[in-house]
Amino acid sequence: MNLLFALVDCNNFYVSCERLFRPDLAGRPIVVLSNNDGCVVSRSAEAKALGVPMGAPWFRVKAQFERAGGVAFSSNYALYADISARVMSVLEQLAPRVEVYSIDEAFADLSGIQAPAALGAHVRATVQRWTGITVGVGVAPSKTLAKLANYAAKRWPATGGVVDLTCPQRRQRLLQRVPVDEVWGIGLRLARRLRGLGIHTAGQLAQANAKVMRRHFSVVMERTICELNGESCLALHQLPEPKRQIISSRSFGGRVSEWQPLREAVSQYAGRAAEKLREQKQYCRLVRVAVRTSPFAMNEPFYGNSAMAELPLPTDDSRELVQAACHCLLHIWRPGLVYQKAAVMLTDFWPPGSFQPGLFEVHESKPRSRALMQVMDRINRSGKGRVFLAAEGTRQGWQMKRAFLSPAYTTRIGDLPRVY
DNA sequence: GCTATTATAGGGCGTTCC
DNA sequence: CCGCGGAACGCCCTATAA
Repeated sequence: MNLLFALVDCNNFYVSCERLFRPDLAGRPIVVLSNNDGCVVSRSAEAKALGVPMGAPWFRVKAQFERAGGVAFSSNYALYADISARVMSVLEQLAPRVEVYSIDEAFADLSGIQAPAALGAHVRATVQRWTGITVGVGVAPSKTLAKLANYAAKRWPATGGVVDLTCPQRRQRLLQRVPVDEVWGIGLRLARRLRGLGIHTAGQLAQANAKVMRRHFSVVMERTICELNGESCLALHQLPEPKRQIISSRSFGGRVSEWQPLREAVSQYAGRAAEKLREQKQYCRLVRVAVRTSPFAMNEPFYGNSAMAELPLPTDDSRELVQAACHCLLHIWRPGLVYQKAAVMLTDFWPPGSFQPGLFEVHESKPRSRALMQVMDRINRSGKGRVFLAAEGTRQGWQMKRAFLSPAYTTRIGDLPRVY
């Protein structure tokens, strides 16, 4: 049976989520900013028309954007995650096998479906009606081509938001028109190198010799070329792979120089990473902490460093992980610098009960650790308040900026939208 | 004066083991 | 006992994506 994939992608997802609850903003340019209100990460069509680039630092575009009547929002992940879950649950009702690929995208396996384009249109209309979110649908015999079909569905409104590339002639026509950097897996650097070889379009890349290109680039490039020719190399993964790495990384709302606030921030990040680790039902043995000053401050020297600690036994206890993280920080903190960002990384994961300690090693895990962590997690999930380790401090002047945060309309009872 | 976060794959290279 | 060569692994870096 011939394989067939669909890629369903939400249009301007974060902006669309904000718009659901602000119909008064129809027609206005809207952007959503990254953490710390740093960069533009989602733009409405009006904001794109104003020429606001993706990833633009907010402080650079702010004045002009607001003069043009634009409205900015801070990232509201509680809202986006909830809307995303609703969209995905609609997809799972309409398609037999779905892979949630990111917060705003999903692949579906449509192999054996009689009228895939009609199903695509049905999915689009249903998601629109049930969630208010507009999606584009691309259908093709490989994931990379489905991505490309989705690009076409968004790029050309005449498609009605659904493009089916099952027909090889249609596929060829599209490939010739799409610049090579729009191909999934081809970023800035690879596109530059490809153009150096005279490859400017997706069609030209599809015609390159896969084996030769593997030698010049990598196995990823080889697969991309095969996929562009309709030969599926990337399977649908319905079940997410267990994570192999957990990172909690954040820029500070203000600059941090002193040991104490830096230690508190790193403690909070380690505590958050530990929570994520417990969600995954994993234990970890390696903790790495990284700090850096701003790479953009030309008048200060740049400093960036990281240190790693190995725990005697894999753990998921916040107290042990925070302690290990602070131990790392001690080795890399230098006085007299202005830090901009810190990160805590957990790696070397072990499923419960799988770790075999050395025969003569005697290491006790903390008593009642399990019960304590469960209580902490339960309280913090209840929405009634938050408990945390004192190591995080209570002043928290480094907390991230979110000046334009919208209410948690769908996840906090006090923030429910009111209709008068 | 303000420039995001999180995750993965793969390559290169040095070390260790056999 | 020594050296060679390949496998396996650790570590760091690059590239990519959303």
